[in-house]
Amino acid sequence: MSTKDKILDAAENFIRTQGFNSFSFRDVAAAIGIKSASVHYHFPTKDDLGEAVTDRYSANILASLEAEGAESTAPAIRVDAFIGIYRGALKDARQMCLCGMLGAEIESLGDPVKAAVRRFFQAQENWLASFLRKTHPEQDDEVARARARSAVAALQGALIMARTMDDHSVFEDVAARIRTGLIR
Amino acid sequence: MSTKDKILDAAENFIRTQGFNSFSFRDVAAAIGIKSASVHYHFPTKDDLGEAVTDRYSANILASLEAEGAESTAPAIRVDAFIGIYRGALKDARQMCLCGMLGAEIESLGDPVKAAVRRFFQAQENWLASFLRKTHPEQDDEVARARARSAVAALQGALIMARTMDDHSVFEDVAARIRTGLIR
DNA sequence: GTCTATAATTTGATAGAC
DNA sequence: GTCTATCAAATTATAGAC
Repeated sequence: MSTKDKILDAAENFIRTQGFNSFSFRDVAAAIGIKSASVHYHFPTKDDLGEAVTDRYSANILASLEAEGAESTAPAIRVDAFIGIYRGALKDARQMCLCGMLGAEIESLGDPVKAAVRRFFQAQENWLASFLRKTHPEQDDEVARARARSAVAALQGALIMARTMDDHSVFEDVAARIRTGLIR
Repeated sequence: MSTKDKILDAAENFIRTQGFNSFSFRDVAAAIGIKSASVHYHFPTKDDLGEAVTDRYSANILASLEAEGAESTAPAIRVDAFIGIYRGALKDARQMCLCGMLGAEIESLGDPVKAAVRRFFQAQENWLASFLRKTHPEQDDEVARARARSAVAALQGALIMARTMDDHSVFEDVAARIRTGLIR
């Protein structure tokens, strides 16, 4: 793996576990065995790094949804693919969604990072709303949008609560209700 | 107002808008027109300050619920009081729930602050679960708990999304669905 | 591309005068 | 209780050697 990718991996991990404002270039460098000046070579400023991490994250999530939850797949599978993205990070590494964390800290971020986080949430809402319009063609678009927003919000909040309480059952309780709500 | 209270107010505002790791003792001091050494006099360490802010916040929320959403009140009013606490901060000052922010950043916090945040979420879940057991005595306790957790999670996520998208309608869409879900 | 070295600033925290 | 002064460490970031 290239140094650039290693930097992105380390930075993503720091953001998702501790937040954007509680790690330094030295932390990233130390995590992958280089010096902080080398990190600056690849990403001049912390905002540059944050923007790159966020853009890559968004693209990865959308690609994963296209792979596991493509339009041809059955509705229940598509919903499980969506929820599974949130569950995976929690289970494997006790991580937040990158954009859930950045969204909480949004007021402390530079404009390019802010915009990248916004695009992520818009894409999430759009994916779920599009899914719902397909499975419930009789429903108003505004209802689909409200249902989509509610599901994304609940998943983000479930990650916060499950991590805080150190109890995965919080996430599973919420996920089960979202799943039913989206499929019914 | 005492200096101590002014410090708590300023710190709470910083945490709820920017997060715990993006403000300093100097920021707090400057916000209320004193010097950082005076802040240290009242709260020796940043963890001490964080713990005090969180404990005060929890107590205030519970008191507010007891005032506006007491057990004698009608169910719809009680639910509105609960949701109104989250809506208020967003509407008035574009703020997160203090413990939603700290919950996201939980891994970067000291143990006393962590514990205080946990107590808040437990209290929120307990309040709503107790409400649901009263309004739906026929339902299992585990169902009430799952419904309570889901509502709190959705509200926390709704604050993140509404702030990120700079669009209060995100919160209102989620809040309307939570309200219906809790009252039905 | 990665390093050493360093600048300029900020941070959490303390000592001691008033 | 609040201040000035200060510390040691950490932070973002850059210059220049290799």
